[in-house]
Amino acid sequence: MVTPFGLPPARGRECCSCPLGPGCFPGSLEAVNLRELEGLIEHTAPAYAGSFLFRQGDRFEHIAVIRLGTVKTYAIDREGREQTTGFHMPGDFIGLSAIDDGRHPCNAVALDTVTLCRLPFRATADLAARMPMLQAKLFRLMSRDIARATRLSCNNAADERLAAFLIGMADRMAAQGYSSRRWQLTMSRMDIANYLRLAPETLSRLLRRFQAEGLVSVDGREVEVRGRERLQALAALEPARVACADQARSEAA
Amino acid sequence: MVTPFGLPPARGRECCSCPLGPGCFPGSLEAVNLRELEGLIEHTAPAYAGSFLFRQGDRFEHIAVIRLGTVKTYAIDREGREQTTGFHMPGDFIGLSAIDDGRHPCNAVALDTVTLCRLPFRATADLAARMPMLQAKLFRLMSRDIARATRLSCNNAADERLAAFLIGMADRMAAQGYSSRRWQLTMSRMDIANYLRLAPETLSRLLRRFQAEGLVSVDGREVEVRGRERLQALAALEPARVACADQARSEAA
DNA sequence: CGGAAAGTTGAGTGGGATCAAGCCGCGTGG
DNA sequence: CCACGCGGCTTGATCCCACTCAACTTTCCG
Repeated sequence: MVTPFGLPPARGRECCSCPLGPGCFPGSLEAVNLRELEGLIEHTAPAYAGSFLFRQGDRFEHIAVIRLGTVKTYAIDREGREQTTGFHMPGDFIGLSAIDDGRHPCNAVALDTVTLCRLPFRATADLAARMPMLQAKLFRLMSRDIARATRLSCNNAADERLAAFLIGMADRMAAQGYSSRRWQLTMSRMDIANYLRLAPETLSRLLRRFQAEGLVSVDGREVEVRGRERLQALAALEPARVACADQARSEAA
Repeated sequence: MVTPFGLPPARGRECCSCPLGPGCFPGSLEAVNLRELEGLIEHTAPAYAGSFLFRQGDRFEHIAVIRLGTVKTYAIDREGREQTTGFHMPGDFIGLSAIDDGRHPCNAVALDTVTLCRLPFRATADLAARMPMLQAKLFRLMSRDIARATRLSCNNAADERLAAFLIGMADRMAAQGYSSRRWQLTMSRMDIANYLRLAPETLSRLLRRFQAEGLVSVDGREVEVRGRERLQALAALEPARVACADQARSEAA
């Protein structure tokens, strides 16, 4: 069970104790603040596949942590075209992109049965001012989303993007305690294709090629990773680790 | 002159008073906190074209506000390919993507003479806990970067991306008090092409086409926007504003 | 003035989109 | 039970946009 702030579930009750992902608060926590945080959490009824968690243009009030299920976020441009901007899984936060202008810039829809914890953002920010760990966690979360979105916009070649997607899924499944070798996709081919900026036909052919090359084995929504290393090599996802990067900060060209 | 937190320059001195962009703190400010904020600001010597502000892999210590000049950020993947991830201008913050893992995921290089204010992040975050406006500003800044990076990863067609780039530049020039109709590019064609995920040749041809269609007039690095409306229409940049978006939050499929 | 880098132009190629058809799983209803 | 229809997915054929390669021009800077 994913608890919103990575704390072990509160002793004595099975309910979510705190909304920010495993290993968030490694040190000691002031019990008072923690209880305050718990008090902010709004438990919502499960959302079923196809239901919207928020819509593009909605006023922003809450951020939310996914506890169970998969959420797809997508934007619709003024031509009416849909663009999937992300798949979100347990432990992920959604809604962070709406803080700035107070309106959600995208739709969030449940792909399967989703339960989440909602946190009124204003109150959470107020609490963060008194709870350094919480503030730091929020900064890190948002920073990670910036870096992730930036990486996504790079990966140019189709096969690299697909490889990055598969590796990313594998790692996220592992983070949830599932097998990183074999798992079940919760999204359709069309969703994946759209997310990777590919035509569904192209994705289908790519998957077939990956399978022929022994990288993966795909049957419907069942995926098995066979060539993790080669797949990871294909995904130029991770930026190159630069050796001796701590040298001179500034130098003339 | 851009002051880091949008305050008018401190009376009596021309130096930067506060590092977060125009209109940041609309309400009253506690003078004590403000002075503390000013105390955190590190004034650095101007960086000249080609010099690095930070490098991929560098330890993250500071965020920085650009006061003058243009900064290019780019990542290098493990194939050695360069990918420009953004152009940053006065008032913009750089370094926010590094908070999460404590290392910069990209290089930042000055395209012309750049002056910036550096803020030790740890201390700034501590102060933010006592200065709600500052904390809110940081959240908004990061949120905006998430939304921006997400939008960038969409815009698929080459001409749409170029149009979005031009409109974005025009608006940012206007925000700095320059003409939004006619201005000077600070980055090379190669940089722009790389940013837009195009070959330099393709960009050259596209610009020529835009010029033939009367959208812009380009001469070297001098740009004049002639068809703002058509350009804006081409750039599917802004997501469609959804009417009556405040309806039911959740609905079954 | 000369060399190098940046930018433009032209010709040819290829990767991914598009168009079109077929397959398959599934629910519905006769 | 099967016929039917629908949507998701795959396969094939063709097309086109953007990339590549190559040559040339311009600009920059010594």
